Amino acid sequence: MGEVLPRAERRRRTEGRILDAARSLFAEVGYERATIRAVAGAAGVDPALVMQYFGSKQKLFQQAVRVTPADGGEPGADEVVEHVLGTLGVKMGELPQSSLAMLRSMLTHPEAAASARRLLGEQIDRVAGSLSGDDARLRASLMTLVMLGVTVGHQLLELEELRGVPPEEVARLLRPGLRALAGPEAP
Amino acid sequence: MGEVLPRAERRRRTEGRILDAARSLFAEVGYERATIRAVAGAAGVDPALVMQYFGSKQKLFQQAVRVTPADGGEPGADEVVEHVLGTLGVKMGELPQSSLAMLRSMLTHPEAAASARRLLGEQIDRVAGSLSGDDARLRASLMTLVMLGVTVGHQLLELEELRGVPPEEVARLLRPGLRALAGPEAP
DNA sequence: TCGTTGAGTCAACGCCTGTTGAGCGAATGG
DNA sequence: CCATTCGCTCAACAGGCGTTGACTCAACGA
Repeated sequence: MGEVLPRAERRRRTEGRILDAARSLFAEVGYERATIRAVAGAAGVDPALVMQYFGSKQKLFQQAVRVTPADGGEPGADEVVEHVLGTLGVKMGELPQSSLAMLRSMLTHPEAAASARRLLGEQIDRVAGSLSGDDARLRASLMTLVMLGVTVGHQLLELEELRGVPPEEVARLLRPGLRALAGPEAP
Repeated sequence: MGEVLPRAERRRRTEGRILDAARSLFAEVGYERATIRAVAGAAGVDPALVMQYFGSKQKLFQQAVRVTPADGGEPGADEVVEHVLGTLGVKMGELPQSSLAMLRSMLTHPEAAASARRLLGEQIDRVAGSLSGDDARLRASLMTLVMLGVTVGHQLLELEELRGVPPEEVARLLRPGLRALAGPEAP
């Protein structure tokens, strides 16, 4: 039953299991409460191995929340709104564990905060690029923060008011407000 | 110089100093990183005294984030929007330390999460009460979460994009979107 | 086949945490 | 004035944490 694997492959898989366990735990309970021992336990491995592979808890966290920049689309005038709706979590079940891990710790762990600022900054840049006006950047920030608030309430706080609400409905309700923030450029 | 105070008064003041120190630290670094030793140090007091007065770190936190329910206004049809704008932090420098302490830890500390859910729930109830339609509660939730997102971005993450922006401007930009969420009842 | 590599474990370290109990000394009240 | 209360400190405990070094043993390469 248990197949015998070559060393390299075995290593890869174990490292992957540790990383998955780390992502789950960081996403569920945040940086401080996710202990290396718990991560190791969830991955079926000795705590010392986690250290040997990743060097420190800090570096493990960095690896766990490292996110593929993905995206890169240059959205038109006001598909920005759709872009914003799609990006930060209104496709609501779909946020990757790595993002949740980062968001969960962003208020209490300095490095997670830095990551969050960087990620939100990039998102703001993208949105602001499709807006015009001298307060474009401010409006882009608010659009992004609107999505952040909804995401936090839904995914992290798990407010019962949002449980089971179809993403399209939330998107439908949010759209007019986001359009208003996007500005008067579209006819 | 140092005036000699009666025992009761001395006790009251020390307790107050501890509570203030606790609020500051909880607000700055969150529940886990705010150690009893650090709180005691900031209050100029022995750690054991904190325990003696408050029983446990948990109870100290409860006291520190206990918020006077205040408010209670029954706003009319669409002053709801103004109410929402005023309540959760667009009077942006003005959020009390106790609220910041709760918000800072709400994603990582179970009890802070519970407090946050309760507080947001009450806010949602108030807002939903002034709305109509069968999705009133959902719309009220989104209005509240919009404000939460902006507050988190501004007060907790301290995004540079919002630094020094006058509250009225944020309110002005947010208003149309919130109005849209409040619904079509006002002419 | 045999020495070497490297995946994985074990037991321990030092540190910091929340929490406790004994004690000191000044304000209190009869 | 004396016994008592009580604000406050000191020193220590037990437990959990990140981290480390020595070790085991199966896969590897020549």
